[in-house]
Amino acid sequence: MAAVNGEQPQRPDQPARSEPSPYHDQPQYQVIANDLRARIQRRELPPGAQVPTEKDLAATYGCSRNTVRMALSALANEGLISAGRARAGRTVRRREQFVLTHRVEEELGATRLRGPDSFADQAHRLGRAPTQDIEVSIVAAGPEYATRLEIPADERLVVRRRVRYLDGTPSHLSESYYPLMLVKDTQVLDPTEIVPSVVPLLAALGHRQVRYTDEILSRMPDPAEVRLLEIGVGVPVIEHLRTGWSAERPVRLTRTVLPSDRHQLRYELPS
Amino acid sequence: MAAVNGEQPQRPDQPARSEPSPYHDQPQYQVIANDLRARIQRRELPPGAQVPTEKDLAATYGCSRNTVRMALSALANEGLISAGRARAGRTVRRREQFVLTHRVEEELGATRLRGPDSFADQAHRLGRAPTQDIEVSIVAAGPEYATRLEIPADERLVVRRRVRYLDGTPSHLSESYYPLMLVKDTQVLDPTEIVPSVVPLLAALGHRQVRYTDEILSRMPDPAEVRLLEIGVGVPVIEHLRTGWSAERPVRLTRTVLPSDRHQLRYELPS
DNA sequence: CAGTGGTCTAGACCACGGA
DNA sequence: CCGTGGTCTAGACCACTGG
Repeated sequence: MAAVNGEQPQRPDQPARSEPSPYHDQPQYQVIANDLRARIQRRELPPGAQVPTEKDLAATYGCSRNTVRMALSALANEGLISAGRARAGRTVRRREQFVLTHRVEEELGATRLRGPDSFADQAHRLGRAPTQDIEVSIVAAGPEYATRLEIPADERLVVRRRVRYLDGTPSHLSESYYPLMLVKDTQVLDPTEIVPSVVPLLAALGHRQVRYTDEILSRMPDPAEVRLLEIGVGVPVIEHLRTGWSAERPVRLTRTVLPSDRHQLRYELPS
Repeated sequence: MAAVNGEQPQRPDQPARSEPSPYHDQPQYQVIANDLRARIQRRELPPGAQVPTEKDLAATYGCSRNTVRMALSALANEGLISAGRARAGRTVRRREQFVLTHRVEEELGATRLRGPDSFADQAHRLGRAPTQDIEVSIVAAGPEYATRLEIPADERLVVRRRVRYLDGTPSHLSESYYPLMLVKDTQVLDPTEIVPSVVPLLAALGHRQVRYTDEILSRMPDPAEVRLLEIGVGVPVIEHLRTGWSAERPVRLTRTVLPSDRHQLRYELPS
């Protein structure tokens, strides 16, 4: 039944032993998970396909629904399948690959650096409609950011917090931090102002950016990020911290949170 | 008992309603998970601390052990707590931060690029003992790598696959791919050979690297990586793909898999 | 409205690691 | 040894969604 999977009986009723020791080799739910994972990887269950219902799987493998759920939960946490939505069931998750590619380019002679925040540019080039929610506030720096910006932890920072969307669906989160003392009485504080980039503005104030430091890490999203960016179970985020320096000091900190099923980072560099 | 947590009764016996509709607002296991998550974040449960036992939590919240397990499972999948090991119980996971920092530096005038694979250097600087298992083989390129190296998918590649360790514990996985036709009859094929870097060797063969393209993405590890690198539940990996170019063509592909609880990437770049 | 997955219970046995 | 978490069962009711 279920046609496939002729290999071996997944559970030979009773494993020779009279009755005891149920799972000496590998727990049943992992056997089920391994089986489904293999079927997904060899494209027998292609992206977008329906995963068999929990009831069917329980019948197929001769175990309870809870055991099947443990297997499916493992696969969901690996990002391979979606959570179920009632009658729609679960589906094999599509690897939509990178919707957006951050990029740093540098021409050989010129030492010129493009990006990374040509978000609107790249979106338009892909024929997608970019939008964003902006929110500006003033906060205390805190130990993390204070270290990077080389200021006291209680100094005030202007935060520009943006949730960006492509065609209405959340793309990523981007926060920029500026020491208040550097930018007070400028448009940076105006949330309605569409500043294409704050960098030239800082340059005009005498804080021209001459170098960057990028830190890149990965982790599971917290519940707030899950809600804000509509992140599925088992999908990690990439966190990208860019500290911008003038000749004298750090002047800018950008924090980007990218759901890893929609984004990748890209750097192009001379050797 | 349990001492802490005087805030509110987490579950007022029966929520006013006579009996029905169990979880209209939020499922119990999420309430429990949120509570524990908050206690971890405010350091009431600091890194390394014992998480209360499942039985205790069930008693505290007045629910079954299975419900508690759903909450703990969610926290484990967020990378916040460890899985339990029998009598040792579960602990709040330590954020050991980056053990190793990959780095790309470039001096302003010179356009010189250091790293990223001064792994041994950086390890020694940190007083850690680096070791590695090397395995060399020859494989067909496959569509993914063929595209990046601009060769037919059936062309042969030499693979140098390294699992690297710090003080005996797995650090990360690093694979380098070279078109066989570029490197045949060289030491690259010798697994015992400690080639500090293959780059100068390629340069001597007329394939001097002049630029890189780095692609960085994140995902959950597959079971093989979990075993090889001893990755905990809920810890994503960073995958780093570097394509090295000579003046004419791609000559080298490096794939690095980094458990995100031990690593971060870092770039230092001119503006 | 029928059937899916989500939530939850109250049990059970087992492997394993500290005391 | 004893208690932990890991595995598993056989039920139950509910919310949501597609036909």
